[in-house]
Amino acid sequence: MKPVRVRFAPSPTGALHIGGVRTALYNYLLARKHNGTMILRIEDTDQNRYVPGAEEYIINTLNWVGIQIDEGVGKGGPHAPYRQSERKSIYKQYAQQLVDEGNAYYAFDTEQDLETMRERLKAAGDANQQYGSGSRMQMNNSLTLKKEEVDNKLAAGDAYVIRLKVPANQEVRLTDLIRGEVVVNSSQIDDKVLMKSDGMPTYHLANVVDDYLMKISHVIRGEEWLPSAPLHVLLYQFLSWQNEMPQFAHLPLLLKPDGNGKLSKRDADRMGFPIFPLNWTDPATQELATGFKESGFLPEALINFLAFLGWNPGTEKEIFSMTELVEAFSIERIGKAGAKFDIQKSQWFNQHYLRAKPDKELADYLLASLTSEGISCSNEKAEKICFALRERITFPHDLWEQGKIFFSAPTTFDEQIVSKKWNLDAVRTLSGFIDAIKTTQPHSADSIKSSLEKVTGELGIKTGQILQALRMSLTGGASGPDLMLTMEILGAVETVNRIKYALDNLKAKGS
RNA sequence: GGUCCGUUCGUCUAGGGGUUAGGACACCAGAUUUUCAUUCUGGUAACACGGGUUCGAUUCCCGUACGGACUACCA
Repeated sequence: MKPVRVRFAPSPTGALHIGGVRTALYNYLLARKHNGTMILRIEDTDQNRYVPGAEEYIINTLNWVGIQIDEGVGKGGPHAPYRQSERKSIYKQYAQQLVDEGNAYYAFDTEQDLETMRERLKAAGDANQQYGSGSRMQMNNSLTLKKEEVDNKLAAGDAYVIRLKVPANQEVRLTDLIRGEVVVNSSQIDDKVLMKSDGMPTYHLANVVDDYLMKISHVIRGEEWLPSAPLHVLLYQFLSWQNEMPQFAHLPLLLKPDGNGKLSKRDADRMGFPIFPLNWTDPATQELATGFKESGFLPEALINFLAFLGWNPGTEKEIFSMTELVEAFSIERIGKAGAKFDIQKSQWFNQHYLRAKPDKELADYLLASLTSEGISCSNEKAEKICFALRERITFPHDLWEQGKIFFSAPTTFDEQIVSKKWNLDAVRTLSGFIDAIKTTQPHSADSIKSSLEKVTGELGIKTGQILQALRMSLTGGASGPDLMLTMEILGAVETVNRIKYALDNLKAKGS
């Protein structure tokens, strides 16, 4: 068996889409699984769509999620360069070979010519209006022009493209590792442009040439490429590379969470979740799109989630580290149907991985938020807060949102709790509790609890009855981390102050 | 329109000629937590439709419907 060599080959036209990350992941998993090579190739053959910073973004993303590149852009390797714009002459040479052998031809048609052709075919009732065996002889190309005319045009520097001469009515078949055998009649394939008039190759040529030269063993890419795969097979045949042709695996698409269709940035914006792995500022509009990272997703959670969108190990285990994914991965277990992007499931993964972190690491997140809020806090206290909050969080920023109660006293109180729970019993208990706290030693959750129970015991009140009033007096709200622990973290003085404040300000309603 | 691909709970999916069609997320309920959350237990919920093949089809075959991708000198 050939060594496994796979490539992730994005084009630098903007931020990397989350679906692209999954494609990269599957490539990577296969490479690692078979001790193969993961290659990063940048497909920047469209100069008009080139976006500055996109390439760097791709590399940063791969780094962040933990997909290591063995060979390619940013890394180098035996098949350099790995940026297609730097390989122009290579493609040109193969395009020339195709022309010389009669499998491709020069075409000089203007956009207007193409337009006219399509209209003509449409009027004639042709099902598809393509530049191909049925129409190429009516066009302006080296098949219809005299040789010297062609030579003159070429010599004069007239704009031209090179098109593949697709044979008529021939069955082209390929075996897709995910979908099985796919057969297409060549008449359905048009004479695709191989070299553009700017001297750059199109995807089709560049991709086939590079995959061959870089000895790619498996082409794992999105399903949107399936319709053009037969064209690529044809190219391998014309170049006499059919024995070196990689195996194909066309991945099911990532679909929008509601309705149907490919997941797009629009959907993500509309439904309020990220679609890009990292923050991305569109250089043209300066518009910022928030990334998964900045939204608080952990890379291991994103990877685990993405891996399961279209693949599963066939067992009931769902939590997989990258190492475990490598171990379990196989192309055979990739599904055929598109997968809707389930943001809730992604959050569940995130919550899982976040909770698995030790308090100390959680505290780093909280400390970062505190610093940016200009609040100072000891590591010890931050860790305690994280301990109290750890079962309640999905994202790191929840630590700050739910933990801010430890740093600022409430000035308003939950209306519902006030009307339902702020009664005479509560006021009496809290009044007594203030004094009890002052003498409670040590100021720990356990002894605070005993003190509180002592007070309620003496008053003949059930502790549970006044707990919500107590919480509200401390935090203003109706829910939060363990109350006794909250008071321990707050400290005796702050606890007393807060209860006092509530007592003073809510007295009227209470009595 | 044409070509290709697809279709199991709301979602991600397992399964596969005879199963109580399994799991997870979400949702609901109960238990525990003298609050909330967590946790635990339980529950609702699916084989798109029509024909074959077969003793038997959700599973195999063919259609239909629906959905999607592609149909550029974009990738």
